[in-house]
Amino acid sequence: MTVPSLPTQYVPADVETKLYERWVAAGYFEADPARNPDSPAYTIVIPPPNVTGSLHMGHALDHSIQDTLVRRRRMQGHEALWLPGMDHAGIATQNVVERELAREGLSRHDLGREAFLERVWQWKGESGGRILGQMKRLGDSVDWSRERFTMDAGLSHAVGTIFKRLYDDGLIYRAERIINWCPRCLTALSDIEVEHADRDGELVSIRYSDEIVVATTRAETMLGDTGIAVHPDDPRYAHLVGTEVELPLTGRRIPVVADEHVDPEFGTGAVKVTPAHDPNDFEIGRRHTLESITIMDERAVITVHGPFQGLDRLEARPAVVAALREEGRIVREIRPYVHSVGHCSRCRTVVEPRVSLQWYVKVAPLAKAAGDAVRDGSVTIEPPELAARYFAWVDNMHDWCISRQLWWGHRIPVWYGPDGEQASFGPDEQVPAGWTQDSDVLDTWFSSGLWPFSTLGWPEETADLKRFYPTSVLVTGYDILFFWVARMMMFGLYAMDGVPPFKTIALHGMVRDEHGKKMSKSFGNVVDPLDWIERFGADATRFTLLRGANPGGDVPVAEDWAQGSRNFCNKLWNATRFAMMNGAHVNGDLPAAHSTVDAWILSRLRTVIGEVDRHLEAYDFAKACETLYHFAWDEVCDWYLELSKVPLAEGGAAADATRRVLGEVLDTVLRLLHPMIPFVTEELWTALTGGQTLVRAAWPAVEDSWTDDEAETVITSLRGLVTEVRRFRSDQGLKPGQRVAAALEFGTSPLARHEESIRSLLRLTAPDEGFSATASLPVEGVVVRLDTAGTIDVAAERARLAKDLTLARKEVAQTSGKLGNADFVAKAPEAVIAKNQARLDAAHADIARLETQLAALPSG
RNA sequence: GGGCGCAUAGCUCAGUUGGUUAGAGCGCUGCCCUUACAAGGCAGAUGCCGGGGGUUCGAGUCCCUCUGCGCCCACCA
Repeated sequence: MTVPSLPTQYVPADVETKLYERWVAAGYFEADPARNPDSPAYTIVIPPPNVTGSLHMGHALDHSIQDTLVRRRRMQGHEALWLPGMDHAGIATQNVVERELAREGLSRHDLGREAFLERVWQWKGESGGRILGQMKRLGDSVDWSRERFTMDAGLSHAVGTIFKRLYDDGLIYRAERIINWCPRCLTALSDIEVEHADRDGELVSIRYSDEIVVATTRAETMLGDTGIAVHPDDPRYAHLVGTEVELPLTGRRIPVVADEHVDPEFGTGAVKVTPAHDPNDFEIGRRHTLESITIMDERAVITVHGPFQGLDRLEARPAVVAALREEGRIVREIRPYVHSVGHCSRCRTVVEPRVSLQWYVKVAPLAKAAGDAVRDGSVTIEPPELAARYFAWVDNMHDWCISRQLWWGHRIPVWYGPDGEQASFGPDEQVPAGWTQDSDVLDTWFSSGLWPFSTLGWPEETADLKRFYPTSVLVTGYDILFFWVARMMMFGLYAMDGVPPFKTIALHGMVRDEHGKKMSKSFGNVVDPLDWIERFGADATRFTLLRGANPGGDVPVAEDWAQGSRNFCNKLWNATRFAMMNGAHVNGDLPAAHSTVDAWILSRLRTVIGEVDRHLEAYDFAKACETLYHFAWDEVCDWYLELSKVPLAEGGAAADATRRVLGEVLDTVLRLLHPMIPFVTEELWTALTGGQTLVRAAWPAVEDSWTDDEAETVITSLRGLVTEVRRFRSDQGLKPGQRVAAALEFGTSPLARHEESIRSLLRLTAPDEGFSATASLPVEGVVVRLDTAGTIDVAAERARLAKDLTLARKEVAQTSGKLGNADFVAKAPEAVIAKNQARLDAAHADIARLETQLAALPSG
């Protein structure tokens, strides 16, 4: 890129793909366990997106954060590995392929297990993993040579290995229990795969006998009732406990039992008990050895009692109510009732509790370790407030149902012998002839729970595993803290002898729309990151997300924000363009005796480097972005570049020094921004410095020698003066470009050395022969006399000065009152008192100045 | 039912251990194509910091309370 070829606008499409391909080809993102043995490793494993997924804003946020962390560490010389991959996503993927089959009029059963699985693999090869290509558009600096998939041979081996180990340790067992069942997906679900939502329903009161009335929202389940429960201490029913009543419609006789679970305050204090179709009732039934009658099949179609047989549960509900009404069993009216209903998190179908035989992980010991690792500080959660949620979960975890009645997934490595034997075999073990494998597969989260080490080669002691485990930080949304994070903690600690899978868990929020609303298809407020990448560039998309990523907070995004980020990239582009047009460079040492302006910007730069470091270490991406945004735009572009025009025009040594410092400042700013916005910074940096790549360039160090308080004071004062005079010009209707003759009286002010810059910034010309000051502005210790070549708006200026005067007087009154307060003086810290004293002095000075100015205004 | 959090400018959000003049982005008003950038420059306006009470010399910040939201957990027939 040569100077003349730099267009005036940054066009992301011209550089992004080109640069990404170059980075990958050069192997910049590839980690090597043998390289840099003395520098620390820095590892992040990507939360594996579903193979069915495509990039949405949530990924874009998650990845922008991880890329920022990894790219910075890489620049700091760490051996950085960001490992990519995908999850096979059991139910989700199987559903996709089944839908595809349905269009051909087929079901998976038509194909059979083996052919179906072949079909899924085929789908994966052709249509799956679209998201990987989209990650490249975002600029993710992942190590593609280490891409993994949860169904890879290696990862499947890890699944088999750990299953067998858990099985042998007695931490996996099979049991018949009541579980959440999705009648559409036809599989068991774990507790967290069920989402509860309030739904309008009806509470139906049914008279089971003259003395017992029960209420239910699921009337059809009464067909499976095998008991009635009352509280043991409830006097209303004490005499009935142990007796039997006839169950309406069925003619069956069912016992009345006493159970602590029943709340005597609720309803009539009597509960119908359906052990086969309600978790509470299941427990009650177990305690009182009640019969369990399953009344529905796996599709939730009624299988018992003639008249209702073949009806779907939702059809059976009103049918049962109608039949009961006919028998005169319905008490009074049916009440509308809002209650919480569980839905399958995959397909939204209402979940049906169902008794079945499933595999479980006994979580108590594993969850204990997972909690302790955070409690004892070996793993930290960012932001710390979210640790409470983590504890609430791991400390109260139920055993985890891991079997799914699906075909796509890791088949449970348990075999059954011809004589009813049961055994688990590891992946390298020989299964005896004639034994058949369990037909269920494992919950998708089982294999993703191994992700931080299965991807590195576990159980083999690979070089990668040694070098890159434990990982440094896990970055993910707080929404899958339970689904995924807790599981990785449990498995990591278990498999890796107590070494947790990551040192830090950095949680971020959800991406929301510009009004803070959740993005959803039905609401129509979903923003596609790829659309933004097309229109504003990957950098602008990333910057927008990072800028909104306050620790732990949700991230609202809107097109305006993205435009602002795009504009920022363009600003950097033009600042660099200006610098290059003026010969800025990075060669050689910084000039020893640089100007006050140069000293000021370097001093500020030093502070900014420190602040950016601090914010990034704290996972405060919003503040890191904000700091750089304002420094680059407000200070470098609006002031430093403008101020540098004077020495650059002057030429000679002054220009030489400025060219070098200008190069240094931009070089450093581009380095600092590179982790967040890699493309535009790379393009500009290589052009400006002639360097190879920013990807592996050094991260800026804080240069204490750059600190120069005096220069900062002088330039702050200069800015104050310029702003004040500009304000006057603006108020007086003087056009920005209009030259105005002025005489400057500096007295002893250090700003005297900057007269030329001041005149340049303010478009002030030297007083000529006919000079006649029409306004006099004393500001920052300098008196600026302006010849406005006409009358000024005295009334406007007087009003303005009067307003300022009022404010200053109010300030004096307030501050002196405060300082006159004995309590305040006695109790407030010295610094606060000194600050107030300074404010008082300043207010007094303002009053004097404003009075002088008012007096100096021409009358009329 | 339990737990957590939020309420600050038109919108979305910052605001360290209480310190007196509460900030940002976008939006808004006026002027300007000033030779890096109009995706720009300069100047400017805008807040009973949800209501009430308390602690304190001092409260957006701490305590209590009310109101209105949001989220998570839960075996609410």
